[in-house]
Amino acid sequence: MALAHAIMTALIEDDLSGYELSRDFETSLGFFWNASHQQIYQELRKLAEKGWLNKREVNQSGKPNKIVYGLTMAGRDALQAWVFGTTRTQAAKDELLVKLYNLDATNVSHLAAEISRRREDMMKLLYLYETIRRRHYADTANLPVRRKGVYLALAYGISQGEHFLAWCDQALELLAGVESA
Amino acid sequence: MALAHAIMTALIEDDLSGYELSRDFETSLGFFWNASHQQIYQELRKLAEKGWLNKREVNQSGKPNKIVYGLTMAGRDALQAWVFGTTRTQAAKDELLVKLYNLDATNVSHLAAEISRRREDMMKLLYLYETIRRRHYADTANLPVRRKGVYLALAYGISQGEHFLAWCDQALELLAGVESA
DNA sequence: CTATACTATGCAAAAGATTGCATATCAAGC
DNA sequence: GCTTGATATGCAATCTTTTGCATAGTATAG
Repeated sequence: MALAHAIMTALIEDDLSGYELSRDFETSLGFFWNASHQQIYQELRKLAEKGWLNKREVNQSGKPNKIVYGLTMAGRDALQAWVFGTTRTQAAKDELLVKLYNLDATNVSHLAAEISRRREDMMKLLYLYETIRRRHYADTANLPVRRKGVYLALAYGISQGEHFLAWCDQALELLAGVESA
Repeated sequence: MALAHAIMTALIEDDLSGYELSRDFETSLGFFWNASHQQIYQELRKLAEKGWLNKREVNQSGKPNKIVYGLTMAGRDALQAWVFGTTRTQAAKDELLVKLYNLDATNVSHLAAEISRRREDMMKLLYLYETIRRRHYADTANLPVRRKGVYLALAYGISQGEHFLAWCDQALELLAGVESA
């Protein structure tokens, strides 16, 4: 049920269409809960049927019309109830680390390249994180309460990301030694 | 297909039964790729049908008999080929961080408690990581190549775990400020 | 002799996620 | 006029994962 609640979370402050949600996910909540547009559209309809979201069609000029969803009171209640439930511990799934269990002389350079790629991806992500932090979360102490929560999530992403970079460097160094041996 | 390859990875050095795999997963590969016993048993049969694993029944005394699986040559080839394929970037999914987006005066103490719980879980995990590191990976420079890969995965877990603890402390401090305000 | 726990394997239904395809509006550039 | 790209929504099939249940042998402790 977590996708449903992630979507509702994204709708706390603004009403959004499926398309807008999809896009916002990529630069915010999606950092911590991925979803494809197919999943989002489907879930939105389910949530509207359940009465947790309301929908209205908005006519646009210059663009196709859109369907905008907003949280109902029942939705807000369900969301709050979910927050109070117990959180299931996060499932670790990372192919790259499984691949490292297969390290040998033949694949060491391939794996080093993969780690470099991941390192670059993380650099870009960190740059995005930092941009967001500077723009919206510079004055941590004076944020409204909810924003402090969002800030903490962002701080998590930044911290884990930075230390991922450090790990990549360590890994690349060790793999370079294997390669040249 | 990653579960299949995670299972084959676990069978690189030893032949194992489904039950043994399930247990080993909890203190090794499972750190980086979770799987329930239901998934494992199913996947083992599929892999045997495909010809990537062979199976043999082993009679035991004092315990029920077991079915032990081992990598075939075809399996080893498939595994190597998989390592050379491109790795899909890891899907981030963490309920706790989504919940933080819902932070308010009513749920702050609940969320602080959840973070404390997660912190304790991570402490236990880190203790396990460290035990394994000391016992099997103390002399990093002289490990065989494959073990160096496993060591790097372990180092990843330790690094991310330690900085998760640091983040928890930061988060708890900030949340304490919200609570008392 | 009985309850509990560990070993060992599995089925089936439901939920969740991915992949590939399909459609349509409108703007802007060539 | 035609292509490209952004906006906007969706279906269907498949794959993956979770959840709940089911079975059974053996050991140990009370």
